[in-house]
Amino acid sequence: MRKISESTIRRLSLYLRFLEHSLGQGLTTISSGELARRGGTTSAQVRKDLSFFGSFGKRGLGYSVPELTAQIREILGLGRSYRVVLVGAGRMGGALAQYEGFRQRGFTIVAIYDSDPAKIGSRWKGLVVRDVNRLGPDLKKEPSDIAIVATPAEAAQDVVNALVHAGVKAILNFAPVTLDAPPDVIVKHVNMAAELETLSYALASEKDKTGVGRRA
Amino acid sequence: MRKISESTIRRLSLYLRFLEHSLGQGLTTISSGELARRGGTTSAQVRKDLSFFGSFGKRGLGYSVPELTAQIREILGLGRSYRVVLVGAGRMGGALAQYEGFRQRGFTIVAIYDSDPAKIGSRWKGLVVRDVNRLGPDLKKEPSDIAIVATPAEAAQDVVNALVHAGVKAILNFAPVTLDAPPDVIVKHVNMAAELETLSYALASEKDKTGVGRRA
DNA sequence: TTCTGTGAATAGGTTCACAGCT
DNA sequence: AGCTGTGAACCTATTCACAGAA
Repeated sequence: MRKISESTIRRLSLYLRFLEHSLGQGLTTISSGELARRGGTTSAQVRKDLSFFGSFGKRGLGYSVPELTAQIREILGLGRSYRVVLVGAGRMGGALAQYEGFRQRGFTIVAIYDSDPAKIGSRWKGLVVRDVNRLGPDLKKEPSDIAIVATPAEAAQDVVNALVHAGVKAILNFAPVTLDAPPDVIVKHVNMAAELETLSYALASEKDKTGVGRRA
Repeated sequence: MRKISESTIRRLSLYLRFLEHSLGQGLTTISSGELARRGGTTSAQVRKDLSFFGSFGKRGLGYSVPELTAQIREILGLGRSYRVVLVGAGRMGGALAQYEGFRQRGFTIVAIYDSDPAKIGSRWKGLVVRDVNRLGPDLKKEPSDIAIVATPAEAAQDVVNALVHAGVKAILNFAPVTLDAPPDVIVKHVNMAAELETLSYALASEKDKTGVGRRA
């Protein structure tokens, strides 16, 4: 299959969110224009995105909501559920562990790890925080495809090494460091500070347009 | 000034992170190649990114670490500090309120709001959770440029309306909904589920390459 | 007529390659 | 020689525009 851009995948995820909403409201049919409006794009973009994977609509009519929902779920690999291990039982780890959006999409946090003896053994929403040293052995017994790393920067690379060694194939990283991993392991970075910085950049460059503001 | 792509801004943020690290280690000079290695790009990309804003390097030598650090800070609008209000005192709000990365870059959470009477009045790392109804009046007294929305989906649009009305110019949204705002207000979405879904997509499409795996 | 599906055109972002300082 | 700065070439993504099915 032809290589699909990440932007397309992200948009599919957005369409899916809106489709599920529409499904809940009992809508049976939806147009690319409607999907575009809620996804912040254009109808052509929606149709192009979908066309990479097949022809799911009916000309003159639009898309069947239940069908398209199922199709996008399948495309995104959400046809099955995923066991996810979470490393780092700090504030961010805690928020992620309880984030409902994950479970709703079939991502189940099956274990939480930390290196802090004060945290190990404590209970978190039904899960006991385990010693990070058990990561390898545990994964050998019960493999996971996906891991979330929410440790401090210093610890992250060691954790990733352990995860890779234990056969984890995809990692979502919240630690503020660039991580090395073999090419067959997918590492995705989430960088909160960078998100805020795109805002401060936008604010700052707005202000640079001296005298071009709305208020004269 | 010419329009700069968001990818460039994100990369600048990454370069800055590494520059600050290098600065702490007492390095005085750095090449585009080195920055590229740590930022996961190419040296040409680094030079191009910087060239949109000026000529900061010395040919044959590289970039002065302290100078380039200062320049990128300035470009990203980090020359000043920002007052940030946070709406939504749930798990995610809690994690964000305490996230050190924000403060380090000059983003200070000055107030937290929620609508849950059980949460209002409780103290969070020195900040008392306030009633979301006070958002407007409070911002009139003490304006903020940036807000973080970490409420449930249903509440988010109302909160955004209040923020816009109170003059907030940039919003970082963690709620799983697309939000409407006037064009002079910048809204950035962070979609955790979508991040995980790019991973599940990658895992699923890997597997589709039947028989093309490393193990024959 | 309405709305999809898709080649063709356009715009945008990345990489190349080399001239020019140090 | 080493490394930056940048136009030109290349590649990728988005938008256009229209043929074709319902």
